[in-house]
Amino acid sequence: MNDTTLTGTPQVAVAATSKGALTKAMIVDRALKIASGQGLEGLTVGLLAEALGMSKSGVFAHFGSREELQLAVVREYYKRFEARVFQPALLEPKGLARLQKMIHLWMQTSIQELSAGCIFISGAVEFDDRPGPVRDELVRSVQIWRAALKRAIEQAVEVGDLKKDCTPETMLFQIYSYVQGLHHDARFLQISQSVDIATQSIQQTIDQNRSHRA
Amino acid sequence: MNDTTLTGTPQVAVAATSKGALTKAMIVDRALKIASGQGLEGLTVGLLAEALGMSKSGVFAHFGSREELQLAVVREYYKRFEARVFQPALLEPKGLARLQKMIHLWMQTSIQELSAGCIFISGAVEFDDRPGPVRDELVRSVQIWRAALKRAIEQAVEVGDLKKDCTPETMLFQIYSYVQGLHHDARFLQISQSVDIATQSIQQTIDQNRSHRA
DNA sequence: AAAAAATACGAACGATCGTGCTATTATTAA
DNA sequence: TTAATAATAGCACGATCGTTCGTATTTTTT
Repeated sequence: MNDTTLTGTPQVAVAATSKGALTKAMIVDRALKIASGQGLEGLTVGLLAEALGMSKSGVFAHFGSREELQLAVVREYYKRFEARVFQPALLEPKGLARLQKMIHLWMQTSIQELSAGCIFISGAVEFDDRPGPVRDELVRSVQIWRAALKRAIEQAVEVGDLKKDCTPETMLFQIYSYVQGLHHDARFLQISQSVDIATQSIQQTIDQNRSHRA
Repeated sequence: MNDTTLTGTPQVAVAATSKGALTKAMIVDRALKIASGQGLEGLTVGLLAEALGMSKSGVFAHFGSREELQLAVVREYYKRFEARVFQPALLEPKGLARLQKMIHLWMQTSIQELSAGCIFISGAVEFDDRPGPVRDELVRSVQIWRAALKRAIEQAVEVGDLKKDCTPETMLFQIYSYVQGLHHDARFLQISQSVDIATQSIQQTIDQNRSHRA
């Protein structure tokens, strides 16, 4: 094994059963980094193998197909997103507190990712016209996250933090659009203050739908 | 020449000087259609040639490089966008009328494109990490359009249609984000009512910044 | 320690990519 | 109508793509 390139532990806390599972985790970890920058379509077996100091066939054998590699990347990204954004927010009480915690963690993650790119956003563009398992998995992941956000909004209405007549679908659309806009403006147009504008716009949407008490 | 595939006039009104310029216009027209669906990176010389019933080299000779072909597509897309959205809006008087005309034409175009895709949006994701002439041309086009939008907002402030303390950068961010959100939700998530939600959200942003007279 | 199973490598495959050349058409100018 | 020019096709190139296969090496199990 090539020590120079494969040194170090993978960023993932993996239940290291066999050696194969461990190196597979390292492969997926590296693949995730590449896919974040070049997109899922730009993720190539040869490139990945070179980045890992492994042979193409050695990398390939862990997945059996390129599509399965892409799927592994999408699943891993979702897993990390869930651990970093979903679950910590559930510690907050139902209502505005939880919703804002979700959004805050999401934004924090997004800002960190700005130099690499979010595969939910890039994947949505890459696969919006390309049917298949990868697209399905992407849609599934995004929809789970959006359902969680919508649920949090609805609970905030039930609890009385948000106005009775607010439409969760519209709030969801606006907030999700702003995060997309942040990626666009920061990564593509390189507008430095877009983090502030996006944050402020999200807060504005929340404030508009806040109920008038306290 | 293959009659079955090259029949019909190109959708572009082209000043047909030589025959070469005419077929080149037809090539770009077809290339634009392909790039709208598969993205600028998915636009391949072989695929394009096949779609036109021409030889690869025959198509290629018109551009000299793939990059030049991509550039031609971006320029053509910009040209059409300008003709369909920019210029007609200038017929409206400065102020809210012109701004709303711009947005209306933009939305109309976007809705038409929903089944194909906007290369300003897909290109932004494809080339946000890929330096080069194509990225530069994309950025240039988008920035011109955004500058025009911002200018229209500022004029609406000057004229008194929009509030004195409204920040054009924020309005621009919100409106542009909503159009992105529309593409995302309609194309990727296939949410049918996203046109209504996006339209309504844009109107909401405008209303929030409208001055209180008449 | 030996046997079995898992893992990685190297070489090669067919396909497709962008891109040159050369020859043959088709168009334009004289 | 003929000469000059532009446009297209055909073929081939090196590179890279995903993928397969046989073999050597490691890891795990017995």
